[in-house]
Amino acid sequence: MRVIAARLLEWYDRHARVLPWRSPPGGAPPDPYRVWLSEVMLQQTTVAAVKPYYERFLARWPSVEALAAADNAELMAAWAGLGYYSRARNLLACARTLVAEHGGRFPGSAAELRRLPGIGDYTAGAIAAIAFGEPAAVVDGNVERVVSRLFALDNKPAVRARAAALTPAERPGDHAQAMMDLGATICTPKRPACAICPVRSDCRAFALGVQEAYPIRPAKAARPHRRGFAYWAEADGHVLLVTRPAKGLLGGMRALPTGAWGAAPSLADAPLSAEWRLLPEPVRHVFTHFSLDLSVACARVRRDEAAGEWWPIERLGEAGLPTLFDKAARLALRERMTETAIAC
DNA sequence: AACTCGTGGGG
DNA sequence: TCCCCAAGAGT
Repeated sequence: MRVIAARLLEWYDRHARVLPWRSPPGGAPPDPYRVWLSEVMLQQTTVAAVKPYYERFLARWPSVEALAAADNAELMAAWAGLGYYSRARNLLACARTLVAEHGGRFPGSAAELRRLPGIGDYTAGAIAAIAFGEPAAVVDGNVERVVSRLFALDNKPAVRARAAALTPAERPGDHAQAMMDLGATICTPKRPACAICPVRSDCRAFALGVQEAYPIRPAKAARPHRRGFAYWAEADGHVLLVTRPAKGLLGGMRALPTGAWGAAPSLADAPLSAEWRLLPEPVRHVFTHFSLDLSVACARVRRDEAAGEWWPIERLGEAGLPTLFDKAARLALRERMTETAIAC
């Protein structure tokens, strides 16, 4: 076990990825705020997608105090496009808790971090290890894959126990990041690069020639298909936007008004009565657990009669629409020029 | 414990 | 085109 951790650290010293939120291998621990911000953004999200968001957030809100004082709508708009929007709400709740109850400081142990909003087992361990040097268990998807292959393990509790036993007292943060870098660049889900792996000689799955059989994945659930309407109500250079309820899909985000989505949606739930014209092609969008054909109904209306926010169309980019509604808005703007909409 | 919750890139 | 999946958390 010690040998594996040592080989891994030696490899990390030479091959660590350079990332904006990271200290170099063996360097001083990074600012806990930066570690936390990056870890939350990286939950189920690729490094490439996170980078520009991380840079923008750090420039706009450089400290916990600054973030705690952020305007809710501005923060949600800044998160738009990154997905899993409850993370943004929890980020703000966590910052405010830290300022109100912890003097604006991050607690230094995984156990305490774990109690904060949006910080689960993984993120608590990652912050504790990387920013505070605690030899905490850090088990993300990469670590699960690496450890399950190293020891040919077929269940999560066993993987977690082995990962904990593998964690060294020295440089636990670099160890965690080394495991993740190995998983991201060499011990990949498909066609792992075992030929250049620093711990190939310690790997049971490699010895058995069954690397790609690990980790064992549960069967994929079928993805249902739904249909629905979104409404582009335009008046005097403005479009009607709503803020979606805090909980649920795209919660707390600005959006075009919609009805209920399902097998047989109807235009009966429009935000106001108007001569709606349906755009010829729907927006196709795929969420994790369902796919959606969103038809866009357009109308020119009077500006007085609807509940919502009349947003200037030329500044729509600042509204912070999530990707689905950004697609719908772009389609509406394109099609209204060509007059191909169908009266309904 | 099983579901819910986004998005974009790669094979 | 379709499927996979990426530094998970909350309920």
